Amino acid sequence: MALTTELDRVIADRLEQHDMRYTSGRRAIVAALRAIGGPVTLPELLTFSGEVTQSSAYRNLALMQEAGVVRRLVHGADHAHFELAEELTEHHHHLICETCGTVEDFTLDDELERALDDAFVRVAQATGATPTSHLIDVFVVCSNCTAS
Amino acid sequence: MALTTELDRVIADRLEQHDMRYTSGRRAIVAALRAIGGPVTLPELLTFSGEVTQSSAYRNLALMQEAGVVRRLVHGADHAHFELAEELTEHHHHLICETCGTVEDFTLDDELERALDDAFVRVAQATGATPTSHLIDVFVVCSNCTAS
DNA sequence: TTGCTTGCAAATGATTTGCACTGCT
DNA sequence: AGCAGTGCAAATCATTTGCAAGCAA
Repeated sequence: MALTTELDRVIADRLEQHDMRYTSGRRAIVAALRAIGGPVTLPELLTFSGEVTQSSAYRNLALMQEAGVVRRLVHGADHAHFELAEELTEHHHHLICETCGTVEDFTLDDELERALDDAFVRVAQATGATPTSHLIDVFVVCSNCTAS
Repeated sequence: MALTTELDRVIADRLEQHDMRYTSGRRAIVAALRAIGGPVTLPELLTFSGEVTQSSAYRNLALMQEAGVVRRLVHGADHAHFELAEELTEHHHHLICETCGTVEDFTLDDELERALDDAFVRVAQATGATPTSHLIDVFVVCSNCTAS
């Protein structure tokens, strides 16, 4: 199967570095994550991509997370959400509806983001820890749920 | 049983508003959360407070969360973490060790926190949503885990 | 007594895993 | 051939829930 896009190439590389093949099942998952464009639950992913099996989806998402291709988000809701790793897309944060559990992306302007990073490094180092990444969740009641 | 501290009084009030009693089991949970001072998993809580039963602990933590007394934190780790609600303590964020799952609190200075709040309100309203709260997680490798 | 609480044991449900099979390489 | 990947069904395990008994107002 041909590598169609630049993103596919990058992903194929990362997987190779972890001795993983970029199989059609994995392509299907990536394609779905890309098409949907935001964090998705596993059931949503399966619905979108009929060809994918539940256990393989879980397995491949876990492996691809290990390879830095996928990110798993856990909130209070029943299902975890999955999205493409930030390095493959763009650093962003999440708007989470407390009522329906839907997750949307948003970004902060660079200046604020830099100020945060500085603060995080300072805080982490004060405890002797090394910061690796951060996550900002803003909880909301979305327009859908406000209505009802 | 007498109300010993100001915090107990506030908690008793909140529970009453939700038609809940501030029973000894609930006191034990609150006492443990207070004594430990940071986010705790349920097994940790049970170990600390031998008198508490698993199912009652889960039930009471859920109810107290509903009443705004407890906050539940969910990360990738096996167990959720529980802590006293921010309104009873202080607005803060979390430093999470990617390796061992330990969670520690930290705070940001007011100016930065205000800038963030403004940004969040702006972002949320752009989608028609109403922001209610936010959560900042900084992932680290803690000094313990760096060592090993 | 009425109804919130509790403890125990059983149920739930998302996620993981064992195993035999398929298909790259 | 050799080994990663897949699908199915069964196992896990944190968390939830049903139910009968306890206790406060």
